[in-house]
Amino acid sequence: MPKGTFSIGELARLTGTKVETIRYYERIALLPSPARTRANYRAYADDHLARLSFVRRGRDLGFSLDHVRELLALAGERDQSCADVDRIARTHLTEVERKLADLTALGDELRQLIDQCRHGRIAECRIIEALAPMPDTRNPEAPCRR
Amino acid sequence: MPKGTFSIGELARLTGTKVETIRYYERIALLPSPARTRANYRAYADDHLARLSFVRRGRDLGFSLDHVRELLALAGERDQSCADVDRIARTHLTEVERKLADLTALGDELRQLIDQCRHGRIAECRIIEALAPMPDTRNPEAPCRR
DNA sequence: GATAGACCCTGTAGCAACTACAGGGTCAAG
DNA sequence: CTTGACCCTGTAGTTGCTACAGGGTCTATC
Repeated sequence: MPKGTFSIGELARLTGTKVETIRYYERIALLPSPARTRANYRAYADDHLARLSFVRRGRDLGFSLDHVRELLALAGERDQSCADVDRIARTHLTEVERKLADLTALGDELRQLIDQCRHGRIAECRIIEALAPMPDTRNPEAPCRR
Repeated sequence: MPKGTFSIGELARLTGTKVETIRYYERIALLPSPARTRANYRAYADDHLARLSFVRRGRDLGFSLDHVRELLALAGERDQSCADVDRIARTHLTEVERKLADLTALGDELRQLIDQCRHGRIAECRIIEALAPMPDTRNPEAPCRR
């Protein structure tokens, strides 16, 4: 490697990214194609490291690759208003909060089912019952709510 | 349709599933292939309805298709202990709780960033700063924590 | 009996965001 | 001079659907 540059493996270690993921990011043009050594090895410089770090941090925060792409573009426009950044972040937060509500409800329901399990035979298992409302078992008139 | 059977569209309506999804479930052998009419239309009976309802309920509870498959198999073994059912449900709940913790942390972090946004220029945007730790801006000695 | 519209069929490709090969080339150490 | 770690390209797999394209069928109406 020419000095001041690093190989894809080194970049991977520096950013906690898999080598294949870096190549994938390059393929979808999220990262620019780096210079190549005579052996056709990718030779990355500091700006690649900065950009990939940005991407990873964005991913860690749960942004989609498309959002990361937008945020990257905005990050370059240092004199513009950050209204768009704010909007993207708020949109994402809303989405996160929706998922959170869904997951919370799910967890509650699962916990309830598990609590009711008396560890007997499957025929009496509350968990299975919850999945398979069988009108001929135990409670013939129960309405089939969903 | 022969009486006592219904078409894929009817089954879809009865279970709140898309037609394509039902065909997909059949392709991956999650649902058995139904009988066919002379016109080669799928003709479903009540047991298909029960099985698909089970699958959908399992999916609503967030189980993977593989878990649903296992649960379906277990549901047939009415005299066996429900230990495996319990185990699958607990495994799933653990996973849900892990995701919940992750999402909660994420939401907190996002909320904090958004709160700190002063709606100025991008150069001073806290959100962008959080994504792109730029050592030459404002805080040269800040450790780069992740 | 023609025709419109709703339904059904198969097969394939697309989505997100990677991940995992297969089948090769390169390079430094011992 | 060989071993092992690294790199290359290209393609296919993952999960759980969803969306066509390009046909066939059925029912009602004119």
